[in-house]
Amino acid sequence: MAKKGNNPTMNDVAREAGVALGTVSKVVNGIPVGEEYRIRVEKTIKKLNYRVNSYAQGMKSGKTRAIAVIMPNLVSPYFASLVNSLGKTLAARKHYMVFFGTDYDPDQEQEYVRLAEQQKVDGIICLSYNPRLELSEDIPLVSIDRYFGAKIPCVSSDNYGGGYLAAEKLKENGCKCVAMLRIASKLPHEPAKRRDGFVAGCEAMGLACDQMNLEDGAPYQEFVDFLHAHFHNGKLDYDGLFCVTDSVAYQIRGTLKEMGLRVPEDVQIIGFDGIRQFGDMELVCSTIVQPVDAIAETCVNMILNTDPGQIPSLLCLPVRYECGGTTLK
Amino acid sequence: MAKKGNNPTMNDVAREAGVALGTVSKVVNGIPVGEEYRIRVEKTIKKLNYRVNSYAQGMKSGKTRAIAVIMPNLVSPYFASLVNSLGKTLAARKHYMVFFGTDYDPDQEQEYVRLAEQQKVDGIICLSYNPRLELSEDIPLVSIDRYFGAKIPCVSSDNYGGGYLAAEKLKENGCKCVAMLRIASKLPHEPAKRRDGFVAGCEAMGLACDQMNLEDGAPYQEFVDFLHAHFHNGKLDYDGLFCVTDSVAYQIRGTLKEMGLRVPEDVQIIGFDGIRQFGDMELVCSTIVQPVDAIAETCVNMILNTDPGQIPSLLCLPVRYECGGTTLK
DNA sequence: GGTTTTAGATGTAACGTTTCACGCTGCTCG
DNA sequence: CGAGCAGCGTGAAACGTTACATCTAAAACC
Repeated sequence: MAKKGNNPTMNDVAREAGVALGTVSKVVNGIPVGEEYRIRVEKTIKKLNYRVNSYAQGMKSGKTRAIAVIMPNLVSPYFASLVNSLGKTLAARKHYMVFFGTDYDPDQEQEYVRLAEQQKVDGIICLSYNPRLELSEDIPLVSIDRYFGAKIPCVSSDNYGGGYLAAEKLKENGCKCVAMLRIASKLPHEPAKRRDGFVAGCEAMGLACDQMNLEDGAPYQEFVDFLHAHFHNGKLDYDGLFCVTDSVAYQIRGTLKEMGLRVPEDVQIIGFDGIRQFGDMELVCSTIVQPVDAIAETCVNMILNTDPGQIPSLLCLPVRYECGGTTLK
Repeated sequence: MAKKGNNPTMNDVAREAGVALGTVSKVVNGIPVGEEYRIRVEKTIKKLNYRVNSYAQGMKSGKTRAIAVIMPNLVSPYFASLVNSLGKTLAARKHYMVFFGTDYDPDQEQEYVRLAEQQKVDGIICLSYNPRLELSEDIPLVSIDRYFGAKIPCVSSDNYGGGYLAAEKLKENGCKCVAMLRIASKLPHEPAKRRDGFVAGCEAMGLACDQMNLEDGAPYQEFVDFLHAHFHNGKLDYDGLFCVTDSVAYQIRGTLKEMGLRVPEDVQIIGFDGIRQFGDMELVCSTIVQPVDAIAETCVNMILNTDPGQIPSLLCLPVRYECGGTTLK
């Protein structure tokens, strides 16, 4: 009898059941085997409370069912819901997730990519802020929201389309003069296209459009200063604002209120992301909703489908507009 | 030369460097080895781009550096920040996290515990809603917020103390008649003690105290009904409310506003958790803040310190009060 | 009935590490 | 000056699995 803490092995099962090692392996892996053998082995497995050692499996096959997910943190609602969806999708495909939080630190991102490769995961899904991430070629990797070149597939929302849609919605709601408040990054990341789409949309709609680009890392106060600079006689130059994220939109709404402006009567706001209060309640603001579930599913599909057919280098998924948080008329 | 996709092994390194297998192993694991040997091996490792196969390591040592984290989801801010902290703490201790989301499904929780055990993780940290979770004894497990009996250590906030503190704060702010709004669970989970602490606190303060216990799964509307039942001539029977979570507090505030009551002038509210807008902005409401980082660190310590000394069966960490979201006078 | 075929059980050889008993070298001490 | 010892590199064994070549016995065929 196996000692306590000393788990039984396939060999123990084979001996106990009086069959060969290979037979047990077949039963465990669902490979057809004679009825009486199968039953005998299954009984023995239950009796000994045997469980396969997936590390031995992994070592043999070179495949583990692990996928690494590398993300800045889980505190930002967008990241959290992304990781949440990834977890569900992976579980549905009988894989599991190894999670790494990077806190936006490029070195940590690099380290975790290395670590993931070392852990011999079957794939990596990563949202990185490191522009020169070094990647080994032998593990499939999908990037979210960051385009690293044609070799690495990137999945993202249709940020351009989202920006365009925001312009349309502001126009529809009667705005005459709008501005976009965004946070500029040095990286060529996909969300930067929200601006291009918005500008193009405004142009197409004949909507006067201004921009405020906050440097990445600059204090929020600069947005406040910008708004004050365009605030004369109790009136803001803009009657509509498109904020690069719901988080910015939320803060801007607070600032506008402090300035004595009413939202949405005086200024209308559209955000981007589709963040909900407590993750499952109402939207924080009217917003362009990112298709988080679809992004997750697409990433997982691209990682798991080893089908070496055409893998797109950039794949944008459609966003949708949703009204909430009474930030639009 | 190793073929593409065919990773070099320790043996390849040993052969190439002209040293013994064991020597390479020592270098890789930082075990002291002659200077010249070390340098030679390190050079060869770089040259061949060798990386240890952690599955082979895991198989030999029986230890992997993986800890499973089992949690309902990542969408609820409390869970998300808990997992976020766990990830950081584990990384600092050179471990990594395998994450499983259960969606509160007892069967999934059970399945994931099994899966985690099978994956041969070094430990499990779990916040479970399954009252009769079956656990193998040979993997250390720490439960958060759920007491499963003396055999399984449970880490939690000092929920009783938090309830008591909430009563104190309401009293301090001049409340005369308060109520607690909570969601009752069939499970003997730690957060249930928030009520006991609150009741005891109210008693000690000489504060009239009422309760509304929503059955787990019952619609939020019942809270609304309760409030309306205690609403006469535009006045609520209570001038202070303690809500079992910030999420409930947030909703209650909305309901009170709809009823034409002002928060905090007419009714003051305290929540529980310490949730912040977008994870890093202001508090959603005045609240009893759970020490998430400390909980995470404690869990990790208990899992990793194999020190078989006295392991507490229940460990409560101090909460603190913090004012925010203008829900108190 | 003898031979061929075949299904299916068997057992061995990896997989890439860690561990450990072993043996070699060179130093210390009496 | 020689026995003993410490330090350190060596290489074989073992970890638990999968895959494959081998073998057995029963079924199929003429």
